[in-house]
Amino acid sequence: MQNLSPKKINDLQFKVMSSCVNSRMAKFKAGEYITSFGLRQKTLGLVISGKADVVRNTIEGNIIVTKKLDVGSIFSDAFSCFSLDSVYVVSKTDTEILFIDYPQIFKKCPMNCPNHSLMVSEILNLLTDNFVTLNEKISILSCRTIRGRFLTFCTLCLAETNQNSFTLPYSLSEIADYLCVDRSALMRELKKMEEENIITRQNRHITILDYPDINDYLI
Amino acid sequence: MQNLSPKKINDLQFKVMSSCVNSRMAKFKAGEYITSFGLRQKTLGLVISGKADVVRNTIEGNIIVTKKLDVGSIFSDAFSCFSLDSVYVVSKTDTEILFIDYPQIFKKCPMNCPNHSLMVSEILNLLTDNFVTLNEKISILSCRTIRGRFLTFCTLCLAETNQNSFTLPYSLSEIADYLCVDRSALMRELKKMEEENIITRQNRHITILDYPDINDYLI
DNA sequence: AATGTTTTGTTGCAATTGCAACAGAAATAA
DNA sequence: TTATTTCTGTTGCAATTGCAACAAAACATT
Repeated sequence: MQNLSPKKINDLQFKVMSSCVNSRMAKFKAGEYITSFGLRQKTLGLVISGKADVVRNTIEGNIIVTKKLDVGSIFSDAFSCFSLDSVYVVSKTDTEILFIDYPQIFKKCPMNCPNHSLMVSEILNLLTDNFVTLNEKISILSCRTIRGRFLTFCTLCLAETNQNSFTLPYSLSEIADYLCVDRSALMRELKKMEEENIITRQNRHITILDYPDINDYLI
Repeated sequence: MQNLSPKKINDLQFKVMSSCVNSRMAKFKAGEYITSFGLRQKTLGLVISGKADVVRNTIEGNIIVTKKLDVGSIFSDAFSCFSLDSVYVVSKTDTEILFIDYPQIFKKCPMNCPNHSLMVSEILNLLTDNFVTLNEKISILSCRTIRGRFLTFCTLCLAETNQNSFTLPYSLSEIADYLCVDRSALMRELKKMEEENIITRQNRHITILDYPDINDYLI
């Protein structure tokens, strides 16, 4: 859920492109499938602008969103699509992707270029962010009830503010998808939680009134 | 689900301990909480021997198993326990853990020790394995039904054999935990799938008879 | 051999949830 | 503006699932 500023991204982009690793920019229109067909080896995609979803087909026939990509997000064949062939990336808006030849990155720089080690450490940070995102998703999906999933999602959003209220970053439909629950069932559960004075809601603005030990789940 | 041979692990362990990074061995008894209290910085734990579970408390009050650790598995504060403070590691048997000071690894080796780059590339492989494991878990949890989750789990197991049958690596109780479903509900669903001639089962040995397009989900 | 513990198997019941279908509101495009 | 698409909201119904509780089997320990 953490985004990088455009400035930081441009900076990183510059470092990558002016360093010794193999990389390539590519543009995709909204709705297009994003692939790294240009580079043969395992590549890592860095979102320079736009939005995209990492989606997968479940064995049940549903299409679910694993991860929502924003400026600064990374994704990779090697990291996401390895064990199951039913994972792919779809652009939601026009996007620019910087593909980076991944195995090369961590090797010793043959040219001793000044940006190499800086780039490496920043990409490592992106990788750990990626781990965090996956773990957030697992935290959500590990809950058996819609209520648990939604409130877990809320704690993740709240961790970035320091209040007890926040604005949902996506539409309720998209959030239902992300939580892997039926949208109408989510609506029903939201109403229920309002009735039980656990939350209040005006459109996408949510306030957490009370939930047992919810503070234990905030950082 | 991929394990490394003891030989490979001993080899990696040797490389780590004889190289320039900060590391330390620790032993834990069955049932103990595994922590890296010795090292201040972000550390990465490598299982040298024994078994352990990465578990987390959900907001609903359930305890669920995120990942099952075996010889060669890695885990890390930085990668697992970042955003939620309710994640911890418990040993199932007596275990030996090699803690490695993580941010140091990818820096230039000040001693130019011969093992450094080999160690780095092997640890990177472990990291990608870790990504794969997390993604497997997400694939499972993204299914809304017990049937979908179980069959997804089966495809992951089958990917290692080249047959249509395999033996469940854990007890049914543990598998129910891993799939985040109720054990009795899993038993019920297994019986149902047998009745529908989707699978057969003798104890922990499962044979997949037929499921629409299940081959699409195998590598 | 006796004991305790974990695993497996079963069932009734209540609660949650997905699904389908519809309709109005809001946003976007033409 | 009008038209079109997406988003929000609601409901009935059926199916799945979790929960609780129990008992037998398998396994481990003393």
